[in-house]
Amino acid sequence: MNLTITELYEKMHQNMGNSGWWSAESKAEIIVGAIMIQNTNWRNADKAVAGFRKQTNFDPNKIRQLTTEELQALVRPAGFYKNKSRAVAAIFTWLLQYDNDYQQVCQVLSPKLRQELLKLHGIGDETADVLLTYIFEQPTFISDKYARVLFTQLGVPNLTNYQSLAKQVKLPADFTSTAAQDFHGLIDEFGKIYFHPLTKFQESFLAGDQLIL
DNA sequence: GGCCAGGACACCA
DNA sequence: TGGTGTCATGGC
Repeated sequence: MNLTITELYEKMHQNMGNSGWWSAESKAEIIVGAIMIQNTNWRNADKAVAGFRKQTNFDPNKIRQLTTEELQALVRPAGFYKNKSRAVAAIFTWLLQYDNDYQQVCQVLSPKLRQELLKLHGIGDETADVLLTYIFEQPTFISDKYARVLFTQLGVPNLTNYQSLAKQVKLPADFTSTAAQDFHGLIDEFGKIYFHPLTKFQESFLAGDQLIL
């Protein structure tokens, strides 16, 4: 069966319900989590997130006051602690220019918010899109590994890296940021269930479907 | 003990 | 612009 992006999302939602991502008490917690989760698993990332919670309660001012050594110690369980600690410092320092006001960031920088995020050390394509979707409420398709594997299974060729898919997918205009968040969550939940091993995809409710971009 | 998990970056051609 | 090596940790 041929599916549009909207139809794919609706089918996944019908079969899987709400993804429940990203449960967090504050946007600052999501920012920290988005950096900690880079190329690791949630078990490791969450140890670092828990450390930030305990030491700063995700208060941006307290995070900014951490020394480099303190920051690296908090990040360490998530791996790549030098790069990730730089990223945390970079983005919270950057936010200070906008008085920690996410709406002000959008008003001042939109529509070049994404390219400004990419200038921050440690913020690449995927994390920038995660932040756009979950922090700045600008619905964006996140072409992460699971999305590329899924879309490959759905017939989209040559998905070798992030941009190879990202440049092909534009979410429909009526996609809310809540839907974009849920879509991303569902894609990754789907991947965890059906891509280990990949052959299980043939047992899934999307087997035989083809995506029309 | 190797492999993997929701990447990013420097360096190179 | 696109490909490759490197960065770190912890669980299985």
